[in-house]
Amino acid sequence: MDDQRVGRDVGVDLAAVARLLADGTRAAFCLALLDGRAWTAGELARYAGVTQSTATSHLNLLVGGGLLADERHGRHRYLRIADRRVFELIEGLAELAPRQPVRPRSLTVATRQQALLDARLCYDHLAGAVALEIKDAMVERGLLVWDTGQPAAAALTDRGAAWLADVGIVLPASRRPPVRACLDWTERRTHLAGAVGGALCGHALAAGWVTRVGTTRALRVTPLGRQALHDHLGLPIVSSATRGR
Amino acid sequence: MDDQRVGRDVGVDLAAVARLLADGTRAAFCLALLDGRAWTAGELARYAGVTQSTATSHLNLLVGGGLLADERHGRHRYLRIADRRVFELIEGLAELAPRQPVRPRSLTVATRQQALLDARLCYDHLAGAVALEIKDAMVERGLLVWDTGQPAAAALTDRGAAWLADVGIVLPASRRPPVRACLDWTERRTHLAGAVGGALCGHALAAGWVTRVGTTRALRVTPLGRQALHDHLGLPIVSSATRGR
DNA sequence: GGGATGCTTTGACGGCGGTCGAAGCGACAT
DNA sequence: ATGTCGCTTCGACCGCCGTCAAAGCATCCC
Repeated sequence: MDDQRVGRDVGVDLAAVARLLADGTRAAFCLALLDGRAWTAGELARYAGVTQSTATSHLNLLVGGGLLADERHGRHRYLRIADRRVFELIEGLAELAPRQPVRPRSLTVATRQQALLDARLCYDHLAGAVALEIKDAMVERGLLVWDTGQPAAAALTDRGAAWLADVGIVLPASRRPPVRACLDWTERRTHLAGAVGGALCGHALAAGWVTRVGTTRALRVTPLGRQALHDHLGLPIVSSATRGR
Repeated sequence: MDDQRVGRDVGVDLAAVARLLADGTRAAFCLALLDGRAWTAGELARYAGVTQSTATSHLNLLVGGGLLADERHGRHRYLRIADRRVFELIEGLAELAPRQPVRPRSLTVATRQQALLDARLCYDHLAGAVALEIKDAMVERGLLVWDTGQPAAAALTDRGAAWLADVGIVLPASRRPPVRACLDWTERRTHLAGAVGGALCGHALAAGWVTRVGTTRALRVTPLGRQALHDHLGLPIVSSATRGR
């Protein structure tokens, strides 16, 4: 009688994996980690808006389930996506996932979400369509080399260093890699991260090129910023990201 | 304050899709449907060992979420995987899923599961390792052409038709496609389905080549069957599926 | 040493969701 | 017309799991 439940005994526990991603908090963790970097447990907790204790239990599940790998350094716990297969799984889910979940009831919310796609913070650097335009322009002008092979190799050229100085961006002394490729799930492409990405973003905020929208990660490029990006990188005054809307 | 939960507002609701597959019953449905056929709601309910009412609610969720597509014919409701992307998603999950969940506590259960991998029924035809051996042998002998392209094209050759008659297998008159490729998630390869697959399986059961194990889908290949497969297809008497166990 | 800081453990609370049985409804067969 | 079959709806029950606060532990800094 019970034997009729053959569907349960087939030896592949799909639901176990799916359950790991079936929670909003854990999904947020994974989306954040899609940038390929290793985040600390605390960063993830703040990002998802939960307490550290909650984050800990989720992270234990994800690591235990083989979706994430962790590494302890001193009092920090660094998390990253365990595997290329996990990467692809998450992207496959994202492909089928409803966009703009149920939220955009109000126009203001919809606008804010659109802003998120155009320009936003990704940890300490710029992401979204604008970030891609910046990176592409820098590559085109010989400021950056950008080889997205396996593994991705990216670096600042001498000309790029001169450009930074010209713009007035100073790199803080640190052991941090100057240039990193950061994967962007909204655009499915990589943008500029690392020390240069962080410094560039810091400058953009300080100089009023971009301003934060409320307290979210969304950014708005100011007219001043448009002009600056035009002057320094040759970007069009009307960005392709906002063109036609 | 609440706005700090930026991780939730990114506009891609991963968890919603994952939640659909995070239930054992729904996962069983999807695994069953991986064979590419359309099952009725009742078949799926029996397969997973739940009542019809339970199945209905699950199926509504899966269809609503876009993972399954349904089609009504008379009093039947036929379900199938909605999309190639869904196929790939499920396979990606299966790749990461733990095998042999927690169940194999008793030796008899473990043995039964192994039998399920070696030979079993997939609706009306043979699946498992033995089914693959049969298909491969038929291709090698020129009885079958098997092009697993997109879409997969498979057909019986004239020599194949003669072989069927020689063995004593008659195809019932029907509009059913004679040869179909059926995807097998345990082996990650396709085996022989369609009218020929069904007739072959029927003959194998009737002639005592295989017998059912209890009331499950699992099959055991009898010594008589081994001999017959050797005579008709040149398969080794000791199958590669059981060799070394 | 003392005091931050980052993470983990524990315990308690609350809600969501999976389950079934029973009743209802439509399609099909005789 | 009557019965059967396949599916759906409804209502009720129950267990699981995500959440937090508080306390604890380890590490790092001064």
